[in-house]
Amino acid sequence: MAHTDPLIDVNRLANTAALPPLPRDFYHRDTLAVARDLLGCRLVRYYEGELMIAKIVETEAYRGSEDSACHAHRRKTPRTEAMFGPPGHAYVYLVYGMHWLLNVVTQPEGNPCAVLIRAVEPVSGEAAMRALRDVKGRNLTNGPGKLTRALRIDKTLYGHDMTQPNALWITAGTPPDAVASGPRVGIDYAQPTDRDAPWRLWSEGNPWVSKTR
DNA sequence: AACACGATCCCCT
DNA sequence: GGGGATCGTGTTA
Repeated sequence: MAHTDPLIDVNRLANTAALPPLPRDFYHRDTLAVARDLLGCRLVRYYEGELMIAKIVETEAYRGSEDSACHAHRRKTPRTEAMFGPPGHAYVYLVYGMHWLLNVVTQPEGNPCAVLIRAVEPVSGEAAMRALRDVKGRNLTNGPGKLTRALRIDKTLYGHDMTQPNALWITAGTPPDAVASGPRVGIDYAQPTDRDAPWRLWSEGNPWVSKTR
């Protein structure tokens, strides 16, 4: 399907110079700072000739060995291996047998932290995002499992280097006017201090933010 | 057995 | 159109 969005010049897609990836140093920092600074940035997905762009509006920080909610808090396993690697790579995993969730690895190599992308707002290529299935309105991308489906993100992107303008990366955007925070979603198994930590961040007032349980 | 979730019910405004 | 229950699905520790 050819996109007709006037904001995107098809000729620029080949070199993607207009959408430079955030550099590795961006991710080589405190996880909560990265989670905050990713709000307003744009997730870029190039898949089968389609360019899809979506603004990040909700994130969660997962802070390694000291965070009992983090998958990597005990030891390295085949699943969590990517989190122990260098920052700027994708940590993608399956939950509940059917939903892929996208994280970006942060902090120096060996410190297994990541930021979960929980919700995005379509900016361009929305028709391609909707092509896969019939969903109404904001159900397209207002949750961590919904956005991966819309953007065709699955295990094939496990460990993918997101600092290169290829297949999946993040480019800078406009920070939100206000950032709100609260406890992370779906981590009842964590220690109380971790469970209650306000490490879920979102763009205040943005209607694409996920609905919590 | 539990899981960083979503779709589909049902019922209530 | 929204809150609550329920179940699907396959990987993980």
